[in-house]
Amino acid sequence: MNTESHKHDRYNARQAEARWQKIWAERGIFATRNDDPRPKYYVLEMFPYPSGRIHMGHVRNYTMGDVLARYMRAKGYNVLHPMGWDAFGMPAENAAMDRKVHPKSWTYDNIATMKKQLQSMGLSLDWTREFATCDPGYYKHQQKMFIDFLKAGLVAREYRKVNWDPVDQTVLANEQVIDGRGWRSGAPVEQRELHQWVFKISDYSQELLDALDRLDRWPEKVRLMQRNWIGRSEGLLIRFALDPATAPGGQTELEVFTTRHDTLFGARFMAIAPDHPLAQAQAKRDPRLAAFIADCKRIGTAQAAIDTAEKMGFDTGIKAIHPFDGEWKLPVYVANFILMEYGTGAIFGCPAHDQRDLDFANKYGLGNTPVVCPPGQEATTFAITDIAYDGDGTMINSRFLDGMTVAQAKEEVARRLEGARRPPRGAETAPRPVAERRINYRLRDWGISRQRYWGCPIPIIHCERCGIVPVPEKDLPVTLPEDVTFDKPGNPLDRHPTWKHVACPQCGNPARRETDTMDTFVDSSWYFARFTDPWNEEAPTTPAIANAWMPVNQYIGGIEHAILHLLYSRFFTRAMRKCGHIGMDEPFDGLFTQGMVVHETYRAKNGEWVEPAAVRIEVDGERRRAVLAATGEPIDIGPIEKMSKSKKNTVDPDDIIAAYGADTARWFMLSDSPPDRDVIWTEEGVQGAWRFVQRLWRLIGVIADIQPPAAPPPAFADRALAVRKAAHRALAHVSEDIEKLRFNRCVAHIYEFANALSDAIGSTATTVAPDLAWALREAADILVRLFHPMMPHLAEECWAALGHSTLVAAEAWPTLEPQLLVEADITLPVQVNGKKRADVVVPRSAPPAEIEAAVLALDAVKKALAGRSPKKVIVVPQRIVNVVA
RNA sequence: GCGGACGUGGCGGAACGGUAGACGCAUGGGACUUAAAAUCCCUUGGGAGCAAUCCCGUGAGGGUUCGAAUCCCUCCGUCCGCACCA
Repeated sequence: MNTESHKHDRYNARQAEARWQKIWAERGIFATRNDDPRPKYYVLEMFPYPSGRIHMGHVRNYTMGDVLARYMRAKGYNVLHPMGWDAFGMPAENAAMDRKVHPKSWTYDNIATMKKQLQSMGLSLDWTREFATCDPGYYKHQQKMFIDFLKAGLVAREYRKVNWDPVDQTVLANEQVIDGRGWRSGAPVEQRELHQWVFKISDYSQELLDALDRLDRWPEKVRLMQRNWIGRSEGLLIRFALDPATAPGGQTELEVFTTRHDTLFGARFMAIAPDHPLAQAQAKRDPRLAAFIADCKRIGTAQAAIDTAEKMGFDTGIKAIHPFDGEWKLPVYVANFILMEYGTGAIFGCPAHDQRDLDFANKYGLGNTPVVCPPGQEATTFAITDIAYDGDGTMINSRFLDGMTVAQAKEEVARRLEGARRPPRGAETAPRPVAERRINYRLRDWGISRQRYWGCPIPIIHCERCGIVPVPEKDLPVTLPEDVTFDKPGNPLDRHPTWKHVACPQCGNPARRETDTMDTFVDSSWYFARFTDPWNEEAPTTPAIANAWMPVNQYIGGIEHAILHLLYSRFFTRAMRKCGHIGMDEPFDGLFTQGMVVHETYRAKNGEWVEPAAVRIEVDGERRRAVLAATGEPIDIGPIEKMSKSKKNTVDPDDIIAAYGADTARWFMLSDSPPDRDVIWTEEGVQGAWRFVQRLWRLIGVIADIQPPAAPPPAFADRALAVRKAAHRALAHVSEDIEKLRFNRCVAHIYEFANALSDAIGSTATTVAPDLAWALREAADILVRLFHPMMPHLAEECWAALGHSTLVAAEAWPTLEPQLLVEADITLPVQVNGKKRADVVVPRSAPPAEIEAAVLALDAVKKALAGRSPKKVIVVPQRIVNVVA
């Protein structure tokens, strides 16, 4: 190569990236050995669903993980950075129905495509550990663990409500219910109860709650969301007697759970869930109630739909008797907003102090009695109309509770009702207390049954004689039959002619396979453990190896998984521990939730969405307008939204990588926006990143041409020292920013460093003083290693241009010389009454009195004080001085 | 509806309770070029002033503090989750 030529060449990303990816793969430098003695570091990004092609959200997620993985490798850790596929799920079946492709081939084809795309990003992944959750070699172990959990008492069967499409005769997911109707049939959905398998996550409610306090490397917001989701509440279970003259036969009492027993004298009504046994019993003798209950079931099962539906009630005619007054009778309503799944499925309504109860009472003319008087309000005049009062105060209108605080009243009610007795019922022998203190959790057991084909079969056989029989371990995995059809809705496993018919493993009589498959959240609840030894064919994990790698040091994924996936994984890890598959409770030591990739939307005059690739943006002065690139037709620029196929505001990573290279895409994904916030994809931003790639290449080329002295010079003059300081300052900042996952600041510091180097070179021709030449070479070596985690291909190319024969991917992180960060003098801003008026330069170690004297001597301060003496001078060491006039 | 977050120049954003606007993008001006592209240099929150400098500014309104983008209260707006989307 001609010595002068390369710095004038443009950096050819496409050619260089393919070359380095090949070299990395050939040398296997990202394959991680389990027997490596160095300290471990496990970095994991949430594995993708193989939907077809990767999107920019994947690029962002996997780039962040890759930066950390490459950095930790350079810091001397044995890094585990694997990748796999969350491959079961509904879209494969939808594709089968829409396009007549088999879910299996659709899924594996997608995996092949997406793997190629991920590889073109230059991620430092250990592909030797790759698996898909739809591999029988993976789900075999999941079936084994299902049976382990069953034996350990962690699995149960329960009746659960599902969305039922009466036309398609199939179960619908919540997302398949649109405005209460089935997405394909358009028929109004019904709630239907099915006998389903559940994991007993609620056994761990308290433990999952308590352990959140120790997850100090998780975002506080995620811990808070999980806390609220688990929803621990301390309250009272109260048994209201029913007026025998009004209750259906056999019904003598109604149990309610409440946390507001202090408001018992404000009760105006009782409300029970439509599927409460008392409601069902009454419906048998009241057809109008039966019709009302049927109406309630048309809302579907989604919580948001139930909560936002209009509150409706039906007076059953049944009366409940107030526990403190045998003459006080409360009407019992069936109400559509009461859930059988929470508490006892029944409440007493206190309209004055609960907004939902108030809305309900106002609608049905039930009135309200305020029983808690807010501080500053007069008990005789305090009244409630539209806004319930749920704060603290003094008890009023409450007989023996009057004058107490809310807390005292709760205690008094609990004490009295605990001591009162109800006669025994049925087989009971002893009288029972009217109320008992209870701790209730909102968290429900995890329903895992799905009436679908493309999921992990539940390894159970139903035998009329033996009942529920687990599939023997030697018969695992229970694999999915491949000869299935998707020409009609419903579960192909259920209508398969032979698959479900088997002999009972215990008695040998004809029996039936379970045709439900598992929720795909099960698949993703232990994949992180499987990555530690995916080669073990005998067991889900090799505990010694899993325990050495786990927990994941840094887990990175979307905030949308803040509750379900992460909570299920925390439960599953505990369940695996109980069954001996792993030795810890918490799977993820550090968690980071990254933001989405969003883009402007474009709409043609005819209302159709237009993809960004077809749009040309024209800027004239301050104004931006969009036209259709092909025809020049004007296009409306719409709001910036999450990239989605429906609005066509997506950008294909393949196109970006082909045009600019992976490094440019990676760099832009890390620039500007803080990683936990949304990032806006813009063409200008990508071009800026691409220009910086070229600029770094030129900068390194210039420095590579400067011949440094063989030995470090004995002393550095100002210019050389400034270069060294800039380099080590950047090193300190970038290291800290990567460790704290503040990639946007990391990018800014690299820009600053590159700017400083450009300035230092300035107009310098070929002759450079030896000290500066040495400093520039040191700085270039540091710079390349600093940006390597973000732009690994460019870094390799630059590293080679600087004359190194090693791979920068295998190089150690530069060593910081801390003395270069210390300045002798510091500049402190000087405020007068909180407004900045001047700067003062003082020695770093100057005592406060000396700083104060220097500040008061400043012209700007004298002028601001106008001859008066200051009231106070506040000196904050190393930061600021404020003069209070 | 319930739970959680976010809101700073033309734009993305920076700022242990301590100089508001680092860094990038865009804009305007200039250099180089026959020209364009690329590159390099300068400018850029608003207002007043020849200038030094001053005033106003972090969604809105209050509060705490010597000092608030940051802490507290109320309100407005946007986004995420709500148990069968992954």
